[in-house]
Amino acid sequence: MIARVVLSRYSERMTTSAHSARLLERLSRLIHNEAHAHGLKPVQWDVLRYLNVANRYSRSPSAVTSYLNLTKGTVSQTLNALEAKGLVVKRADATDRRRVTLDLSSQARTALKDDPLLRISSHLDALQDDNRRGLDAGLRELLDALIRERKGRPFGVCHTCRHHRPGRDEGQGGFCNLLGETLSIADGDLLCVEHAA
Amino acid sequence: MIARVVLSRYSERMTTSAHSARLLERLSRLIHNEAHAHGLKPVQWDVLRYLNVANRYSRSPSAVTSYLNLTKGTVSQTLNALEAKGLVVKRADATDRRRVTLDLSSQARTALKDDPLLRISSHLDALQDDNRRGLDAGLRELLDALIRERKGRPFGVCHTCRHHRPGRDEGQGGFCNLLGETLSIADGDLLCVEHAA
DNA sequence: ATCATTAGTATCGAGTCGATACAAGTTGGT
DNA sequence: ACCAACTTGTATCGACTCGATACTAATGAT
Repeated sequence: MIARVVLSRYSERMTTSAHSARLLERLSRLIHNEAHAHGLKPVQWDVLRYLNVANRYSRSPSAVTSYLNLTKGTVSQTLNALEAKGLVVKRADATDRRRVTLDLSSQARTALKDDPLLRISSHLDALQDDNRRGLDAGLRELLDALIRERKGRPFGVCHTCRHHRPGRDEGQGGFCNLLGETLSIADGDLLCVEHAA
Repeated sequence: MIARVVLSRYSERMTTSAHSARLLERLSRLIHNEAHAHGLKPVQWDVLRYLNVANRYSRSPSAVTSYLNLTKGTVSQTLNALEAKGLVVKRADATDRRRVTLDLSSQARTALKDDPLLRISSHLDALQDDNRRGLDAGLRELLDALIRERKGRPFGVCHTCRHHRPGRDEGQGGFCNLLGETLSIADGDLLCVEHAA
């Protein structure tokens, strides 16, 4: 009875979910710390990674802003830093002159081969099979819930997109109804800002 | 065949583990962004949370340094900021005068009730049961692997510690062989720097 | 043509964070 | 008792983060 009372303060807080949150927090911190490699900052790595897997319509400052849930100002500054380091190239858009398209330089692609996040990937490979699957499913469900909550964009690939119409053959890319453009197979594997379930 | 060649560039990178890593990265970024509530910075929240669940032997700058995997300087600075905000109180140690013990103020405990990480916890509760369990197990296995890799301390609770000798009754706390001290039940639920499997 | 919206930039201030250098207390060997 | 090695923590620097605010310029809607 006394034990119950003394424990209550803790058991109240230590539900399973709070426990997972703690793991997530600590892991998050480790990932953040890891991301200082090559003289880059965590956000700079995040931007490089995003640009590396985003399709041509989605490599803009505003898309980066939305993906990383930052302010325009922060993204603008970060992009300037990356441009100064020669990792990102800005390109003006012909049709809409407010727009800027971002491209990775070859140096950036080289740097990404030493991406510190790959060290974490390698540990994921070593996980027990069921744990790895559970982790993936849990992460996805959690992330989706959080993104929905703050009305962010999901940023998925074409296969799972409402606007996508698949090609006739296996060897074909498909078509995007929203943008009215034909897609190569490679395009279909890249992230898109306009993705909708 | 052509499809294979075109895809190879992507499938090379897009193994399941890289995919999970991507989820983890984005989630990590969301957690980081969330942690600007109450005019505090992400690290400051991390420190408050740690101090809130660390036992008396573990509430020192060096333990914080080890838990968050930061440098002494960063932690020192952060603690000064928290002290200036009236959230943390430093206390000199009588036996070892190099040591500083950290305590949370009542304001800090109040602030922790609005911990932005709780918003994420609540989403964890809403997860499907098997996904939640899988997430927890996967996170723990991954975190343990990473901590082992960088030779960090695990920071567990007494129940699972090599140095712990349980009390006779349910209502008793136990004893720590390492520190040579009796533990209350409450103590046994707090994180310890000296934890060893 | 006007006016709201959207894309992006510029600047500020408090804070992060690794690096380096340092002060002070403790411990172990002789 | 002494001294070197180690540990705990602080101080300072510089590049960068990041929200806030204010701004420019292009586009779009009525």
